[in-house]
Amino acid sequence: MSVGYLMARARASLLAGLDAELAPFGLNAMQYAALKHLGDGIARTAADLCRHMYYDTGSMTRILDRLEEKGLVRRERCRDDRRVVFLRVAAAGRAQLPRLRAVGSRVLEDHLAGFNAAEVESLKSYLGRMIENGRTGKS
Amino acid sequence: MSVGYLMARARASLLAGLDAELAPFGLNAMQYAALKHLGDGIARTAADLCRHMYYDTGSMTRILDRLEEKGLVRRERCRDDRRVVFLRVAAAGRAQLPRLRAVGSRVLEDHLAGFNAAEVESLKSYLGRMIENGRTGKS
DNA sequence: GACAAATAATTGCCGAGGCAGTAATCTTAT
DNA sequence: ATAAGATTACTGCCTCGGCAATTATTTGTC
Repeated sequence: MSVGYLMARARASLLAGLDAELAPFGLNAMQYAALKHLGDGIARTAADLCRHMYYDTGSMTRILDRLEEKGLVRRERCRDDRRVVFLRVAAAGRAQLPRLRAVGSRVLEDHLAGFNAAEVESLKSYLGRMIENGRTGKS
Repeated sequence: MSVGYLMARARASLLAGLDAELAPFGLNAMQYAALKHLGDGIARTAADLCRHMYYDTGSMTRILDRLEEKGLVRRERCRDDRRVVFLRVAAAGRAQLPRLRAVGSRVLEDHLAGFNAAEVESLKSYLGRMIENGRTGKS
């Protein structure tokens, strides 16, 4: 089977696994990913999140709406630059994050069962090269 | 970066490349994939296509609607089993397929630029193992 | 300082996929 | 022979992501 189909299926399996395991927490995979980035301090604003996750800004607004509704994230307008809205992990979010991280790690590890460290690195390197080829190449 | 993000981005790049190159033909990646399966004789019915492409039956009906509207595919009710509808590549579809195949192959090859045969096989093997892990494992 | 360009967040819109439900038809079990 | 279950194609419904436009604000240029 072709690389394209295999990638689509592997990604779908990963996503389906994540969504299923996160359902009890009322979150989907993308909501978890955004919350995790905030918790790790990788991003502080919606635009940050979009850049790091290669995600649409409109969709990100809606994801943050859900996280805010659930009380996991707070929005806080910046004083110096009134365009930006800082995102803070709320107390409830901080309380949930360890459990969510455990779920996320387990799903990934399940899919990588039987892989040794060198194989995981090879896989990541191949994927990175494909991304780079797509970024610089014609298509 | 994690395997999950890399897979998502690599797949997105592949899909975006395909969609961009297929746009002049008025097709998207999934429509092309379905047409290709029919042209290759891998599938003869909508249910066949769904099984091979791991795709939802409802969405497949709509994809086939588009392909039929464009005159690339014909639907033909089976006489023996009146539930099934055979799908035939119409003359226009047969005429377009070589060009479409060329586009599809080129996009994939662009993304795999710099890969030797062994590396492609490794990548496919890794993805296959992940799919199998997801199928049998908990998540 | 004024004006153009860039940036941040948001909203509406559209296309696409997954899910559940339906109708028609076939298969299997009793 | 008949009832139960499976299968095929299809339809609505819901959610989600990407795109384009909007508003507010800041930065850069002349």
